[in-house]
Amino acid sequence: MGAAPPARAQRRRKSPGTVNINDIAEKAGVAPATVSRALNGYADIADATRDRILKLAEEHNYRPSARARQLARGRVETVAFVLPARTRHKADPFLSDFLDALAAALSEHDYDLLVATVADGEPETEVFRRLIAARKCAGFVITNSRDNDPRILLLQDLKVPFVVYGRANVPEAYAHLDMDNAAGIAGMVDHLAALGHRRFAYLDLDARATFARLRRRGFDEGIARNGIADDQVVRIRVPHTSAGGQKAVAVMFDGGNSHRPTAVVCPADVVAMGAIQALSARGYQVGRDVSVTGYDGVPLGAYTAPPLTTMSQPTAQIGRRLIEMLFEVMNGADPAQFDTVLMPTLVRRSSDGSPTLVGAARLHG
Amino acid sequence: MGAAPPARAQRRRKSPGTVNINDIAEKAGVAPATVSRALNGYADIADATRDRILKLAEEHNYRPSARARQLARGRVETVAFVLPARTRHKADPFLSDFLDALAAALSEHDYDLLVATVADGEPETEVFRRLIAARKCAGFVITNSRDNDPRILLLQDLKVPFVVYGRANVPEAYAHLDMDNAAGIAGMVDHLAALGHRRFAYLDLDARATFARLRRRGFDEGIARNGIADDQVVRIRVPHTSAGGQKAVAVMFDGGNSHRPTAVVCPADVVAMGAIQALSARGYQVGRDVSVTGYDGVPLGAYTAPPLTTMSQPTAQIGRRLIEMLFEVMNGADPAQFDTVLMPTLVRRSSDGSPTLVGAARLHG
DNA sequence: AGGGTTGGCGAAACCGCTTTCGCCATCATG
DNA sequence: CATGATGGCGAAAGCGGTTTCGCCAACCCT
Repeated sequence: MGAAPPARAQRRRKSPGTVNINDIAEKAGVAPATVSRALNGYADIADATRDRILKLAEEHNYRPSARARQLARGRVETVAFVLPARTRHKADPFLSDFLDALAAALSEHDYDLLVATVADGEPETEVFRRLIAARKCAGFVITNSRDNDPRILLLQDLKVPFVVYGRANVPEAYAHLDMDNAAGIAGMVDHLAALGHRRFAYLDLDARATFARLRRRGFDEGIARNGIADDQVVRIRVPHTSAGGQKAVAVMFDGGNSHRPTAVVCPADVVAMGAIQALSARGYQVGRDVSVTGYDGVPLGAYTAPPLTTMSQPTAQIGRRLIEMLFEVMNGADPAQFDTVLMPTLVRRSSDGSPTLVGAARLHG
Repeated sequence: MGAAPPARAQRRRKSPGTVNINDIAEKAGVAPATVSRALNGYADIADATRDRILKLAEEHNYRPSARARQLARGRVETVAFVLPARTRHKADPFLSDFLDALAAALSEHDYDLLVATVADGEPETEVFRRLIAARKCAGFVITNSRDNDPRILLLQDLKVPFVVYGRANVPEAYAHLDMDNAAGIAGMVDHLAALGHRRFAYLDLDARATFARLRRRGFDEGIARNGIADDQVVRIRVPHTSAGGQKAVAVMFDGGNSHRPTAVVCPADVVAMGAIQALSARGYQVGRDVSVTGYDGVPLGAYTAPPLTTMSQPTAQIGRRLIEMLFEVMNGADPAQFDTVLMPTLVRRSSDGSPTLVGAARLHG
């Protein structure tokens, strides 16, 4: 007798309780391929068949397994965000909104957001390597970039799509988005000038930082385009701290300096908060006697006395735009063409106002 | 002639540039199955073979595709966290640390963290349904739970593993972890009493919130166990906002009320910050003339003037423990057995101190 | 030396889907 | 009424792994 074909590996793991495409196909009396096509909106399916399948899928609450589908399609519909290492133990209030925006934008494309961390002592790039090797994501969003950022270098080397929020000074161009620092501060000057201010102070920061230079430039532009006489503005360089703001106030308001500014423009909220504190301590009523503005939109600013008027980053918009860019890059666009700049928005609270008519009122003593 | 077997569907999509298990197998001169076993640490592989394979994998930076692996294993090594809808447009500083902790704990098990959002107008549970149906995750972490939380009800119904941070009052028991609100506030009262305080104020919150009731109870316990006379304590109900704290101060300190408290216990940092602001505005030196304490440990608290003494949640620990619990539940443990309570820790900054001997010094005017 | 073990590994069957081919009715056309 | 064109759908080959079986050679005994 012909030897029966050897009984090969037999019983295999079957499906547990979940329904799969075969179940649906069977119930619909069609082949799995048909179900797939129906669900994916292919044209060559009879309407009746499609409806029947759609109805069954609905009834059984069936959705194709993301894993299987992506495997079959050879795609990975996930984008990763690796929490910056320094974030740890340093709550970042922006992050929740930012992640929310990313996830929302991604889900419109039916993509998912994977959030990872770097383990203690592990090099940051290791996480990226792992995620890529295991094909866990198709691209990355990067924040807190620094010059010659190793993450950027790695991803460029591996040719993995990514976008970054901020700038980084690396040899090869990459897709990124940043706030328009200059325009932001200039806009603040416009705002103050519109309120009637003519005597300004600017608390400049360490010029080695790119953003500091840009903001300073914006201030100068604002002053110029509002026709403020240059002898009406004083620029003081201070450290990027609350104490910096206090010190500047001491310098400007303690001496017999008769030309006190009516508006103190600070390129950072912390600095502004220091200034407000120092001004209040000297009996000035901030927002009336003198205006103080910040930059960044830190949430804390809403709780100072008075609450700080500042320029804030439109977090949601940033996230959305980043994802748009990422998709273009993933679709083969040249990353170099993306260097979006977004305008920060004025958050007006109570630390600014029209200048008092003749000099600042002194309430001290 | 025997009809040649019909040439069926032929050329298929092949691998692009990435290496897969077959590549490694080929280079190692073994079957893919062997590579799989070697990589997964099975015992029945000759050491020589294993080493060879491991070395090749290393060289080619090969890692099994997470998608394929999970498909084959019938497992999903991902846990989802759906950002609470109300988070949107309301920066939550906890979240970054919390997510970091979750991701870190998960990665120790080689699991990933998926972060999703609920689209505008979409019912929150829809997101859960989608994630589950598409088999995108094996379990959930839930925060901001409320009574009869629909998410909890849904997951219980679908028998999907989950853990929740907080409480929710639903019919069936579920795994959760919460801070010991009562003990936390009571501990704060202990602290203040130890400093010498005998006249207290408590800014109670809306009693419909469970946590508010628990904190209130803790306050009462603290008062009782420290032998504070009940006529020495005033309880005011305020909204859960900064303004709430300010209002309470106005009520207590503006009238001719002679029995001013020396310690103002607030069950939330925001409220405390409002109180501090209002007190400062009235010329009191908070931390000396009157002590104000908060609860929550929001990072903002470190920047108020004076910095806020508060009770803080050990975020990292919470995340870690939640994941531990989740894994036990996913492994079949009865969720009902998990109701961990964690003690918050006192973060002493400068808004508290020994009470001034006779009443609060008035500096106003 | 022959038979029973055992260690190491390959074959093949999935996991749950997608997609290429091509078959088979139908239908319009000449 | 034969013929070519479609439309609708099924078969089968992957995607990249894992895992069950069972083969085979080397080893261990007696």
